[in-house]
Amino acid sequence: MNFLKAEQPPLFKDHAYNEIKKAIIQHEIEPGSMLNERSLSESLGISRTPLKLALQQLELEGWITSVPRKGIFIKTINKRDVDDIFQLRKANEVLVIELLIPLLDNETIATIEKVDNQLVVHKENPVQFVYYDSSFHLFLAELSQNLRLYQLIENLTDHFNWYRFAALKAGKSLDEIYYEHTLIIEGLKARNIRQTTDAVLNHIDNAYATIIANLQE
Amino acid sequence: MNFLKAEQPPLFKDHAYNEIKKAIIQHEIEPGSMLNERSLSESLGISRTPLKLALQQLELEGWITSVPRKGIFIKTINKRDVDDIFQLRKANEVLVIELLIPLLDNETIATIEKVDNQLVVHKENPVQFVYYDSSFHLFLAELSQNLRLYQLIENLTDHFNWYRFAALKAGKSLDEIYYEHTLIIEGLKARNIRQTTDAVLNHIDNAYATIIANLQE
DNA sequence: TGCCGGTATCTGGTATTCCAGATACCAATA
DNA sequence: TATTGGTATCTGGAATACCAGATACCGGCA
Repeated sequence: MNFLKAEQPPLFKDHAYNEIKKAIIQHEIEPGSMLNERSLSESLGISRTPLKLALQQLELEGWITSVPRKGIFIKTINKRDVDDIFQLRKANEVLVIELLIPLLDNETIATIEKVDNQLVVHKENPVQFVYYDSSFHLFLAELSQNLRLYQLIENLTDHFNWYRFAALKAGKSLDEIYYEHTLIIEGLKARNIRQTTDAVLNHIDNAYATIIANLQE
Repeated sequence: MNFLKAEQPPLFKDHAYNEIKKAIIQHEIEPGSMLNERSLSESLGISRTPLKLALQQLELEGWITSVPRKGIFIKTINKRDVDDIFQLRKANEVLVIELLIPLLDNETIATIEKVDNQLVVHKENPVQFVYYDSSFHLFLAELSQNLRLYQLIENLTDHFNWYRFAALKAGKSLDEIYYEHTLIIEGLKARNIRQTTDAVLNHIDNAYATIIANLQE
């Protein structure tokens, strides 16, 4: 008898977490700038208690650094972190493919293509485009049936988008993402782990090159 | 002039986090049992505010589940989670080796062997033995120079130890860990990625088999 | 003019209070 | 006896109050 089950009211900490993270990723908050619990809680309309929980999660995930009695600082983007993230992303997206391919059926592949087609629709809006590109990768991760792997990929993707929006702000154009996705899907259709992982790694390497090129200017 | 810099006093939330996590891993708190913020804060001698921060970190890391207005529940151990953790661990320990080998010099290898020798000294004490086995893997992760990878391995290792202590409680003996480490070190000495990753994967697979065998009883 | 020290004020950390949802129990009733 | 409904009492969520460390500012003094 749970067709009437009431939805849990969203917790303030989750709302604050999502809002702040979005603002960081989209560079509405400058890297390196300082936040302040009291004014933040005011502008979000909540008290410091749930805000502290949100901030702690952001710190654990590597978005901010909290220095007791000094302040809360948005992390800066540097090559060391970008490298770390991309090394992890490559290894774990390869794991996604390895887990995924034995589970594939034709219907699932059709769904993957459908998710990918969202990209074309939004290619005129860079922000939307980036998010739909991410959802393609997240969907593959979800299909791997490993929840912790999914959460890891989600975190890595968020950071990746943060870097990418920095490049977008600098006026860089989007790369050949759509074509690269097509190569990945071809590999999946062939149920060929080697072919698919090569396509994924190439896709990630190209994105890395774009981000690093922008970083060094 | 920072040789006189005062150490930051440890934060209550970190202390609470460490204490509770240790109690969970060593099975002083039963999987599936319920915790209570008020009595926990009393027994730790702190207020609920820093405790909430500790509990949230534990939840994000997969140790507990917090249900609003119901309670806080220690996660149970099931095959699905064990599988997820081991899939991640294998992929990422392989990444550690790939990053590590190009950075190796003879002195570093000597240090690795020294860390591994701690194992023999403590082979009569299973709890100490498990922790020294972990420190071997964590040391390799640290040498990979990728901070996020290190943190990931640390989390996976903690969960691994949780599973392993469950087997220890059930009276299982420790496996051939020391010999398997020797094979890993041999691979490192040869600077051979394939040989070393094979040794690491074999090491992890053996541990997996032990844990799963115990789980199914 | 430049340095030194005290104080006002900023910061996050911690404790406490209040609130509402969930639940268990018990008494009243059919 | 079985069921229902109200209440006491659990739970965690959120707001507020208070504390101490860190800092910046400003006035006095060399």
